[in-house]
Amino acid sequence: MSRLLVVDDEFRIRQIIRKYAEFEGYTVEEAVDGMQAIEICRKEEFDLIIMDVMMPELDGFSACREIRKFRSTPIIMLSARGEEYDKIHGFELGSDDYVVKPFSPKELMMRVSAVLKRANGNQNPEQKNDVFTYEGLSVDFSARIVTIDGKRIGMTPKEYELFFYMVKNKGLALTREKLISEVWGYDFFGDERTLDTHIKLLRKSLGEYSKCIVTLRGVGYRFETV
Amino acid sequence: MSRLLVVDDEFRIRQIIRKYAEFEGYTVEEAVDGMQAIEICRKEEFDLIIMDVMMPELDGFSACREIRKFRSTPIIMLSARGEEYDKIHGFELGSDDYVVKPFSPKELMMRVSAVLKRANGNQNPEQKNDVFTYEGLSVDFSARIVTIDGKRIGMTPKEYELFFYMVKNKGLALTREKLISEVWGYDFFGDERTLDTHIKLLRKSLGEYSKCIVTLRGVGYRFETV
DNA sequence: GTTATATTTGAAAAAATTATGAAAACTGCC
DNA sequence: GGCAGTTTTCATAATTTTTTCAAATATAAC
Repeated sequence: MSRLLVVDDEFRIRQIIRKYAEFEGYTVEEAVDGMQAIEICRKEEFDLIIMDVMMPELDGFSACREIRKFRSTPIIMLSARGEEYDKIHGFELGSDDYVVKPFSPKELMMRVSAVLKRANGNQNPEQKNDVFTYEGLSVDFSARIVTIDGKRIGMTPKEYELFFYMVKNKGLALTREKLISEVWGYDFFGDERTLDTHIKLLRKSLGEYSKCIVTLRGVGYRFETV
Repeated sequence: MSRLLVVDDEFRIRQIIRKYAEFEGYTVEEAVDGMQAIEICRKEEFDLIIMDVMMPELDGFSACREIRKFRSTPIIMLSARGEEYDKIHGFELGSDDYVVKPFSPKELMMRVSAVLKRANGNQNPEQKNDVFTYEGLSVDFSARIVTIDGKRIGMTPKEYELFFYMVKNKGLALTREKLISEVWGYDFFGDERTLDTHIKLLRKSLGEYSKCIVTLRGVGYRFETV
């Protein structure tokens, strides 16, 4: 089930959210301010973050902005009624929804499930913001994260570059020359078989989804989603 | 700029939304109930629909569900405070957001712009691959994929090249010399029968569509789509 | 029908391409 | 300088494709 991070300085609020969220089957972690939230996010990945706007140490907006630099986790902001200015900024920096305090826990849970549904690509399996999803595979271009069935796949820099380029050009026949010049640079003068080796590594990393990388004999490769 | 459809039975509400929306530069059309909304949507396409939940004739949910059958226009639902049940269903059937009445027009506009942004971002700038189609046969040049009745045909590199060249020059009589020099290169010095063999393989791959490859005795071949 | 010429076809050899494993070279970092 | 992780090289294996070639078949002209 999905993992949530609840960020709020008030114990009461965290407690309530945790209670409802766990009832819904989510796993919950907590942070008391933006600073702590960032730290936790660096170490772990969540499916969704619920974050208060007003917090000591580091407010929700700044934290949101910071986290977005390396994660694309959906964020629901909590703001006190009347903070119209806040709302605007919440949207501007890409939080996925916001809920006005005092909120009904039930409503919040609805939002959570809606945002998660959206994020998990229950819609058409095309790319969303900057994330590509296909079945259990998801590629977050901005965060440089590839996950398979929710589990993060560690990839080396070259693997990322090669894979990202292929995914961005999914469905197209990419020649070896094109791939090499795009990923290694037009002045690459190395061995002929280097690309093959990286395709091999990439396929290994992709596990079952290596099926998406098709060899086009005599031409190159193609990433496809059947 | 974007076109909005505002669906609400109260004139006051439509008036307010129209005023703010037009101020933001949107074009606005109105409908007074779900039935009318569906009719209008059948005829025209909008970028976003703002729809009240409680309406005479046909409520917002039913309308939403109906419209979604033939349109994927984003929908923002308006619901009266406390209609918790409504909210749930609004999300379930795929409205993109909802706003609680009484709402602040400014907030509504924020939502509108957020949803529109999301919707536009989601469009994957699908490259229009150049594809040739004839009855059940289709040739996707950029993806290097040939399908017959939806099923993919595996072809070897030479088959592809030969076939692609013939399809691109469909309807033309192609001499053996021309075909060989185009596909093999002008410096091909191989056997006379090599081309024949590849035509044979190609015809085999094409199944019923091998009828499209006509032998021009004494000359060469022609791909034709009668 | 016969004949001369051209095309089709099947099978097997030859050639080409890609996959892979292992080792070497390189990188950034203590 | 030594490590751990990456990237590249390279030889070998595995696989696929291309070509050859001879026999079979078809076609058109006579």
